[in-house]
Amino acid sequence: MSDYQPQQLDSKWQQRWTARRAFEVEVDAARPKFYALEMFAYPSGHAHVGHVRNYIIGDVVARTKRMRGFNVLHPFGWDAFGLPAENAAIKGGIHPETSTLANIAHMKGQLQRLGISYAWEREIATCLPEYYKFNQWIFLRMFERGLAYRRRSTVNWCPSCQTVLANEQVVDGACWRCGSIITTRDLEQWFFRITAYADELLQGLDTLAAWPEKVVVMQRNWIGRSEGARVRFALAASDAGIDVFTTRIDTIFGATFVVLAPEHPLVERFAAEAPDPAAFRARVQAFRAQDREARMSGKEGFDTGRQAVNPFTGEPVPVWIANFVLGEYGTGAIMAVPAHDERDFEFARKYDLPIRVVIRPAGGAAADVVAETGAVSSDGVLVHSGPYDGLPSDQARRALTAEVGRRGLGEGSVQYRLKDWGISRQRYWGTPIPVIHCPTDGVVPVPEDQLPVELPKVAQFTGRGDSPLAQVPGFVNVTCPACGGPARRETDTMDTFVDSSWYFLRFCDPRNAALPFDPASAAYWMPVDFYSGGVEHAILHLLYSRFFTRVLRDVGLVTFDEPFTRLLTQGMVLKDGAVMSKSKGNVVDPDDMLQRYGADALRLYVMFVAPPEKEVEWNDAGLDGSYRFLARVWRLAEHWLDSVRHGAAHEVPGTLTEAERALRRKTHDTIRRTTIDIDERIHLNTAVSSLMELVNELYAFSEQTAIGAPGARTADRDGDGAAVTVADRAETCFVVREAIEALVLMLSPFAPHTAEELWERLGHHDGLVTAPWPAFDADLARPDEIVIPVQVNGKVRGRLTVPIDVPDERLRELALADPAVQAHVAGRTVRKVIVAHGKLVSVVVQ
RNA sequence: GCGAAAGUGGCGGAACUGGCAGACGCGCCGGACUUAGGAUCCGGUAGCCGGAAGGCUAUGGGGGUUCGACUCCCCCCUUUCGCACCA
Repeated sequence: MSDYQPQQLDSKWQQRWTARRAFEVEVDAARPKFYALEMFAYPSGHAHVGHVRNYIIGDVVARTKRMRGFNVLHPFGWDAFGLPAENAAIKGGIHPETSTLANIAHMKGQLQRLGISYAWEREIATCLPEYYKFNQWIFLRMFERGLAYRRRSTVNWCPSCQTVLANEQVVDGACWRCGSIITTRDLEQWFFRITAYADELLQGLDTLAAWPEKVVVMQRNWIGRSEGARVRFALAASDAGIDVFTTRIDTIFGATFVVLAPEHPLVERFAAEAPDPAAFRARVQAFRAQDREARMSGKEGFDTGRQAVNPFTGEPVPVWIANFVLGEYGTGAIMAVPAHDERDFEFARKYDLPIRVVIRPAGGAAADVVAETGAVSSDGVLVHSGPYDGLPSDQARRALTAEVGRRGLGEGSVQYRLKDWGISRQRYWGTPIPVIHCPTDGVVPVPEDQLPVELPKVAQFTGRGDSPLAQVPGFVNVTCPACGGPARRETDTMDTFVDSSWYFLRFCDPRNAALPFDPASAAYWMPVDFYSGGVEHAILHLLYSRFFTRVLRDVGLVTFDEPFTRLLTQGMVLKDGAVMSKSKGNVVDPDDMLQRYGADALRLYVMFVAPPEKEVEWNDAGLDGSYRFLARVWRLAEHWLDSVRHGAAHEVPGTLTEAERALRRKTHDTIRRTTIDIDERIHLNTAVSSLMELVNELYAFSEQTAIGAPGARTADRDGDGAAVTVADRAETCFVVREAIEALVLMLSPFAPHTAEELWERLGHHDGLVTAPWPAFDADLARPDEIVIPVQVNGKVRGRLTVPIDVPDERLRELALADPAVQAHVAGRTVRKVIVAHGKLVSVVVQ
């Protein structure tokens, strides 16, 4: 018998898998495919156990699916562009390419040492020209379709990262990466017109049944669809008007003023016409300079002195400018209905503007309630609304919107919170945007045959706010592809989220030099069947990927809408109550664990400690437990090795003992539970505990046999001093073989190195990567006797051991006859007896 | 403030569609084997009362529905997450 020495097994089997190309796959139309994917990694340098947890989850799923007969694509790659590498270059002088490639090499080694079953031949890195060429290719397709466009706009600017951020990358007014407070700048920027797909992205959410509800809700809120109406308020003494957007046109008779955002286009005109334009502009500028926090802290505004006309009451209403109205949403102007909107109410109170009640809420007071304490924003029935009095809000909205249309003042309108995605970044380490600016031809796309536009080697990284590419004359100075005259190359690079918006498609055909991927390959592999990663990507990456998939569908490369069928958001691994991070100094390095325990104990522990979605606190003692379990399995298999080898692979004719039948039952029930837990529910922790139960059962069974249990004193029962190595009964050998082989097979997704070694020692020489997953027989899994608890008035008073198929009527008789039950029933009236079929009997007495 | 999810032994966590609460593991206690054991094997382990049989109380707190509630409904507390002037 040999000892369990996991570290040796790790390298032995990792080498074999590579030599056998065990995880490499090709399209095979004859077999069902399964695409398992974990979000690819930013090559920061070291993977900690928090990252690694996700890869293990995906690996358990991928390995199980392989054994269940699927052609499994399980690739990995690197989200290799990005700011940290460039910042490191500014600080330490190491070129981003050098540091990134070194980090990739190191992290790849870490993942390989964990035995993650990746198809490494399909590895991609987004910083390589063969990959980012197709970012540029897709950009050109979007440009042709008007989905990539350029405009000057006020953008989020991170003063620390020295670059623009998309709205999705601003979290609580701060940079998602470094946490600096965001300022704004006016810049010429490239945008992707994601809003063109807003409705489709919203409706598609309904089809994502296997996504966490939380993520679906977050995306729905982010898209933020609002149905309402655009209504024009005429300006008194002017031919101009103010368009407002409202979702509550039913309250329009209560609109007592109009408010413009400081950014509204009319503001400058009002300023110019004001008695003191300089003072006017100063007040507006004060609002515009306010950051988000200041705007949030209190509503402020001033009266422009201008009047607009409420199109329904015909009354003049004052026009204000205020800090709480957003320039970039709706029309940048609102009609204020203080009686029925909290924000308008607060503002009206502060500046003593009129409040007029026009809605009586359902079930509200009969008399008109003057809003004293706050706005009433619920729907109700219209009052003080002329001919619309008495209409419920929803009907009034339809009627008023129709009337607005008839009078040419506006129309029904749908607004989204979602804005177009700004993708220009003033940094070096990203994909060059493939356009050329020509003095005569304007913006000219780089011709496709000139792709990729390669990143030039830049030696100096200064960290100044303009793109480092602008400092490279050989890159900037080009001839115009249209007219041949001197022109200037675009020097901004793309947001790295562009890279990650389609990488899952590239894995289908990663070496294609002509297209991002072959449509036929994508048609076979896509969509991703199981996708796992951090919930922090609930909006950014997952929304962009859904957008890109639709664009590529419209380009004709794919035929489906949604890229990810099933999504799992894995919980983080905490240490000392905090997320692991280098700066906190609380990272657990997987390599340390590998040296001490081997890959399998780490893998098993991480899967066993909690359900995959849940956050966990790292605990070394738990890892000890997993190691002990694997060593226990090892001893068990070694102990029974000869018997298993002698055992029949298929059922033997002899009659089984009760213990043997019980073991078979446990084996088949364990297969049933484990299969459902891994394959359907993704409850990997309970799958492991089922396997532990089977091992415990095997130890108990072993004790009762001639050869005894491993490690126990009961071995050598016949006392002749010679070790007994093979069970005396063929039936015993068969049931033990069945149990141990099933155990090793089902353990293999979690502990592949240990399982492979045991599988080989048990006499199998083809490896178990594609060994068939054990099948269970439902009849064998079912016990022939069950214990039925009997309750009297809700408390368990007795237990009946009965055949599994006992009729309900018989169960009822047995329950009432049971002495323990009788003791609680005697002398009282039985009012009711409920038999829950096969589960329990409930007796109600008085 | 709005919205969502979650609160179960000393700890991590089980409990499928309402049916024996605490599977499995950690920790702890005891036993066996041992020169030794931090190895291994076996047993015990929610709390309280009891010598035992057994009983009572328990899934954040309080109500409710039900023969029966960790599970469903209402109110409250706590924690976590998301959104936060989107008209």
